[in-house]
Amino acid sequence: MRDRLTQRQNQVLEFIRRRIHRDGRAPSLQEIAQGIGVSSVSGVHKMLVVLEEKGHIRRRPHEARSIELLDEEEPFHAAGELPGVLMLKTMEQGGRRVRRLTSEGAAHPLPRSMSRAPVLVDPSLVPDDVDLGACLGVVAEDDGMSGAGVWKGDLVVVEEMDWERVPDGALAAVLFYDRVVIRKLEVLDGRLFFRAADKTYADESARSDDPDFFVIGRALAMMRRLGR
Amino acid sequence: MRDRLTQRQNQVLEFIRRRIHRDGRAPSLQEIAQGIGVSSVSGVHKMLVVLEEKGHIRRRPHEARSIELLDEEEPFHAAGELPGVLMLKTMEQGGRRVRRLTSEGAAHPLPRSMSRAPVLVDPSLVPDDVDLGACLGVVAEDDGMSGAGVWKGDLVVVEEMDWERVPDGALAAVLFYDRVVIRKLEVLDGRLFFRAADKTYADESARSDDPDFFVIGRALAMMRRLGR
DNA sequence: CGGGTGGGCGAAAATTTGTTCACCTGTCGG
DNA sequence: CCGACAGGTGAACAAATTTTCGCCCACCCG
Repeated sequence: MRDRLTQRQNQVLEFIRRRIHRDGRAPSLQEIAQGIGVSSVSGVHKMLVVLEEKGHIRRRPHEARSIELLDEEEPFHAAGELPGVLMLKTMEQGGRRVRRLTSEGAAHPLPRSMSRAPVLVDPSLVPDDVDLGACLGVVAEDDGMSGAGVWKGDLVVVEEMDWERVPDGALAAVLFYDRVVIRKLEVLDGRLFFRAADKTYADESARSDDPDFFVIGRALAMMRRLGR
Repeated sequence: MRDRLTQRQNQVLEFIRRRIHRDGRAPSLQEIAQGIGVSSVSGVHKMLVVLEEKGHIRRRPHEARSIELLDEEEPFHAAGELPGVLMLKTMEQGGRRVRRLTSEGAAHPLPRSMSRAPVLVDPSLVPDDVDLGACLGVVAEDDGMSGAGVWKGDLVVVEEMDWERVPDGALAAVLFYDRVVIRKLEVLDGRLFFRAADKTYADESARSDDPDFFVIGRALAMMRRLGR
């Protein structure tokens, strides 16, 4: 139902997503134009029409800042609405200690990407020297690494670690603003580069202390349901 | 700090409160006028100015539907000292209250647990009605389904079943001569069709009793190590 | 009485934002 | 080479809302 997007369209959508997350309301066309670096709102308008046709957003005609996102889906776990504070928890499961990011308490439309139930991970899926107790499962929230075989909705096993410890060029789980995504992490001159493997997603970079880009850890393995 | 209100002012405030609660956004002046039964927006405007002076609301000049209530109790609970990588914080930004994920109080090292266990498949990876005891893991031995996201070398969870029981069009694990591969299985006139999802692999077909093409079962899920 | 305050009316002006139009520039697959 | 498509530009226009202005009325209080 939802069509594939171009890189530019992804950029626009991502910009809108972040503004809604940051401000609690959608940006105006002017703000989008400025945010993505075009001087005319009509270009933005055109792209919004396309995004709406492709089923990613909905708008109410003539109404200011009325963009709504329609992408919110829960591909992996049909988790209930438990948005809120994210915390890392250690729990016992099948005689094994696992850590999970969980959400507790009340709040708002925030991260919905963390599967709540512990996920069993076969040790053969990760290298021998990895501490499974330091691993957690996250759901990839975009298709930025579809070129590397990680799709939106896939459950990714992540070994939690600081960005300094992630080997250069390895896949990492990253919290981009409020979305968990997988990217190839490279470090140049203390600056972090997040490389997408899909042409329709742009590479990004940030200073290592940028709070909007938080490296959760190294991606070790992935799993996915097949069929529908 | 907050001044006492007249009856009319309370009525306006209450109306605004309800609309924000109901619609998720503040009403326009027109809507307020209509809602409280006056015919001119300027009267409403005047009262809003008073409400703002008295510290009950805040507005951003010239901005539609920008009324914010100030006498609300903290609606989201303040994130305390939660042990974890991420937390949700309420902060001031551009004169507006927003919630953001921060990485304060970042990750701490975790207890090591080195448990070894037999092969594990998380139940959430397969439909509820599947008997995990009837499942087995196979390794895809070619890239014929790479277009469907299953790569050579991936571990595929298969529910063992006869070809008749595999839903038409579903992914199946198939023993082609001596190689285990994944294909989309279709049945036409009692004849089995094995559709590849990669253009570089040809579709094949066989009679259902052909000993060279044996359907192992339905493919339910897959997992893969990431990185080298 | 006289004035301050709270409320109202209607209309016009000002702002912000969304929509449309005409035209131009690349890219990409027949 | 052609034509569709994604993007861009600037300008004009339309729609939704806020702001301002002038004038009115009813209370309440010293």
